[in-house]
Amino acid sequence: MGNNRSDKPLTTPVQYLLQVLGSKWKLPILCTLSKKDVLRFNELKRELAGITNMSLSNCLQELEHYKIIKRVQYLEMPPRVEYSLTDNGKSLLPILKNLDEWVNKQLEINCEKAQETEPGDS
Amino acid sequence: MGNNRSDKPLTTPVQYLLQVLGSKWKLPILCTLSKKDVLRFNELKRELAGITNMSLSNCLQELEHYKIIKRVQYLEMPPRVEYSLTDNGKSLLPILKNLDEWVNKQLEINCEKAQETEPGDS
DNA sequence: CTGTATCCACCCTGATACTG
DNA sequence: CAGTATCAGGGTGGATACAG
Repeated sequence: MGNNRSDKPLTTPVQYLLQVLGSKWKLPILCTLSKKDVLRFNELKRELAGITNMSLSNCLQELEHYKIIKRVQYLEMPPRVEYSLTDNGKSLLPILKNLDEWVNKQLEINCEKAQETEPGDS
Repeated sequence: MGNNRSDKPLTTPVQYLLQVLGSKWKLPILCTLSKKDVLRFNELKRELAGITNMSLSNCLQELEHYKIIKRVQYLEMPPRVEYSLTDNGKSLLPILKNLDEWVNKQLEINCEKAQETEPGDS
């Protein structure tokens, strides 16, 4: 957050980040891809139980546009398309991990607070 | 800005993070607070040109709920309320900074390869 | 299999007005 | 000053149907 411009909040890098992967399925997709290395469209759909073709397609397109994932299409019958993380996508993973750790800490704190509201047992 | 954020089942910690500060004004608020140490409601509103009472109030409440900011109310006339980052809030800053660096790198990449093909650019 | 098009519902956001 | 109530508009995600 080196440059915070109060007059143009949407142009800050952090806001850009939220824009890039701030929708519901972006992170789950990246997490899934990070574990499976390469996945086809329907394999992703199966892993991300609940996602629709529309959402998956949109997310993949945006992620591809931002060079976070790579799309390889084979002109065969039946069609085959494989998705995988780019190096940029992989470079995001450690950061996601830090976020993950921070959030886990927050979750603990909130849990503790929730328990403190309980009248003292014993 | 739903106050039901805290009720939503969160599948992953990262989703929780987006939930916690994934809305438009959360980061600008945190950035502003990180620089001013302590700010009153209207001071924040002034810094975050364009935000409404509603959005600011909701964001502050959520941020406070997650123990990221601290709210101190003085029962005076006129009323005075001061907001500041908690230690948790401050611990988030370095991570945001990493995100910032990563995104800046991504921005460079995208600028080099595709300047005018933003999917949601319109 | 791999998507796209369309409609629909919900949430976020902001504007305005009002209260303590 | 510091919010809250209410309403409206826009964007996003989901369901279904259809196409290459």
